[in-house]
Amino acid sequence: MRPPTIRDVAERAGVSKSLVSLVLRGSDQVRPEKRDAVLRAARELGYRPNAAARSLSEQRTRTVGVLLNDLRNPWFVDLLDGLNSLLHAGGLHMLLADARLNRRTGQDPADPLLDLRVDGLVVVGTLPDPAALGAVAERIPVVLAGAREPVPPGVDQVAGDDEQGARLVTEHLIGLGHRRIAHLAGYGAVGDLRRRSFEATMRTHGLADRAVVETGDMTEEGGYRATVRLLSRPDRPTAVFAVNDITCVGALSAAEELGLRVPHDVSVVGYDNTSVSRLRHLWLTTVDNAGHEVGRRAARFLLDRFERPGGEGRLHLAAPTLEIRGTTGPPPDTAAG
Amino acid sequence: MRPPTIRDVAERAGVSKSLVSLVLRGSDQVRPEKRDAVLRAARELGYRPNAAARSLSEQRTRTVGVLLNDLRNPWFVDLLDGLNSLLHAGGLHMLLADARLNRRTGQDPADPLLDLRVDGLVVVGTLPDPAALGAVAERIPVVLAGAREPVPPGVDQVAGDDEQGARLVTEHLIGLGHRRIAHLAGYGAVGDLRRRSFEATMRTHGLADRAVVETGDMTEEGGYRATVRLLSRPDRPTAVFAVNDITCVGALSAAEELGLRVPHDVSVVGYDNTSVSRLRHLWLTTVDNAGHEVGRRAARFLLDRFERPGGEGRLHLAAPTLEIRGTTGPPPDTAAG
DNA sequence: GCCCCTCTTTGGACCGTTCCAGAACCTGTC
DNA sequence: GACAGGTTCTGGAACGGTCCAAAGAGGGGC
Repeated sequence: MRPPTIRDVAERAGVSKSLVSLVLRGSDQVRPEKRDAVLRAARELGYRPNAAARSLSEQRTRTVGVLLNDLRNPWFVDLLDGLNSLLHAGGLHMLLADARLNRRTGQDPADPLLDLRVDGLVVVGTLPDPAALGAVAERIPVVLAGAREPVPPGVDQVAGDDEQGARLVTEHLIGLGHRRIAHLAGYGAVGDLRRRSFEATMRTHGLADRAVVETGDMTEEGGYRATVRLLSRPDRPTAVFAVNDITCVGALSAAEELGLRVPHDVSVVGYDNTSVSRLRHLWLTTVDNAGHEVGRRAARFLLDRFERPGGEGRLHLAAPTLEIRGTTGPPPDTAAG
Repeated sequence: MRPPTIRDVAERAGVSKSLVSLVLRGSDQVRPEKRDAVLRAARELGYRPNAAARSLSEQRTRTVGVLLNDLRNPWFVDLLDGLNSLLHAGGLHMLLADARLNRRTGQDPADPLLDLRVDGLVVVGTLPDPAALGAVAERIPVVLAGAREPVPPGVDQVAGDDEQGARLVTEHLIGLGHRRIAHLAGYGAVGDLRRRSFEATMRTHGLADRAVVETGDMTEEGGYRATVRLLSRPDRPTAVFAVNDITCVGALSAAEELGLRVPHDVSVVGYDNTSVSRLRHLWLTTVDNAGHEVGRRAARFLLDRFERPGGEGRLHLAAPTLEIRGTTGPPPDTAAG
């Protein structure tokens, strides 16, 4: 009652196991009648190739590991989708591991993936342990997707272009007539890029002295508190650009509680185009990070490296787009200038 | 430069490969000095066991497949967390596959998992193809988690107790003084259970004739439209119980647009305790499905079946809890009675 | 010194594939 | 009808582990 093997198929088709192997791998050096006999026998027996045996023999698993930072992060789903579409076309499987789920065990979250001998690794989001990753990158291709961090040599990197995204937002607000604009900044490489680009864009438009930056913790609560502070100032800003959607939701709450209407009295903008931003109840103007393209590009980098291993680590930045929804509009007349 | 094998370790430690195997599997039939030598050699060489080779030999992979319906569904993360905690303790790995991602390829979404010869399968959410699942269940343990559906024989089932959850909500509203209560129903087994339990509870409290049911499509837009209809009725309900959080958000939008304050003029309740419900901006009263316990119980069922295969399919219902937040309160005085 | 018994250690078969060298079978040519 | 050259097929050796029967080592009793 054990699952049929290649030998069972061979016996049933009256050929050698080697021929069965040839047929199943699509060789054209096989006479059609034998090919048909083999395929029929395989179908009749319900044969499925044993991936473990194949991996052992081929010395590769046709599987790439995807190390996620936290399944709760919503923005990575599009990324996975893009990643999967290309990998699947290349005959590769995705093996997902959540670093957060395994964190409590203390071991390196990539270990299980490496034990399974994945052919490549995609790290989505912030790196777990850069040093460990460097060692991994010496053996198999590694791509960092959706984050901007210093990476070990030979590691490719794909992410949304945060500087461009922040510029799109800032210019959108300036274009609407806003002058005094606040930024709810975050932390980490991504937070820094968005903040710097905001500042640079304000400077370019001669508004350096009208820019305000409040640093938060990238949570709703942080966004709420920072916004309360901002909007209680005598020279309160007419627009708030939050480092991410969740912070922006906090900003929205704050504005509402202070009796300000959005976007009539104050405009707010988020970042990431998460499902939350699309709730009609919130309907945040935000930036779409082109997650799908980030995923596709990560897959492309990986497939490249399977064909030609080695070489410098590359960086690709996907162009984000502005999603203008209901939380941005012209500034109130009284605050103009 | 190939990764070291058990034989390399053996040579370095001056023992046979069999002894290395014994040591690495934790046998106590080994003299301590040899054990130390082996462990040292393994460490020095950076030896990692080859999962493919082990699987091939052991005839099992120590891996369970987790078939997700859609990674975008947020409620499954707790479930995975619970699942993982127990599986990990049992030395098992989780292999995630997203049915939606693979749907376009037309093949059964479980196929890649079966090719990899997973030892068990957890299907999270709605079944892809019940017939195919039956065939799978004859070979390996299968558990359906987080959904209520007719399953093939021998398949275990774990889910939140939707009847109890709906009862909690309905009695909460009745307890607050509401009498005319509407339910925004969904579809599928879960939608039916919640609706029926709502109706039954209303009946128990002698309010059968005050219950209103509107059927929606479990989307925000559907919740919005159904609520506009409901609240425009002359005898408009003072409370709305939505089949899930996202529908509830739609209901909230509708109430707001009609100029009704929540919970002052109308109470609304969701279901699933998603992250959206916890946004302070929305702060929905909702039902927590005990996802973590569902996951743990699914793992327990699986581990049971590894030890004692066969037997009837079992059903476990995890007790949900009511999360009372900001969208429920007593009905307005005018509408009382 | 020999036998028996227990505790350690070992060689080799096996798991289900792939891959390679070479066998077997054609077909056509001289 | 032998031979060359191509096409088609096959046996056996990997791949890196596990597991088992049996060998070796050491100790105790007679």
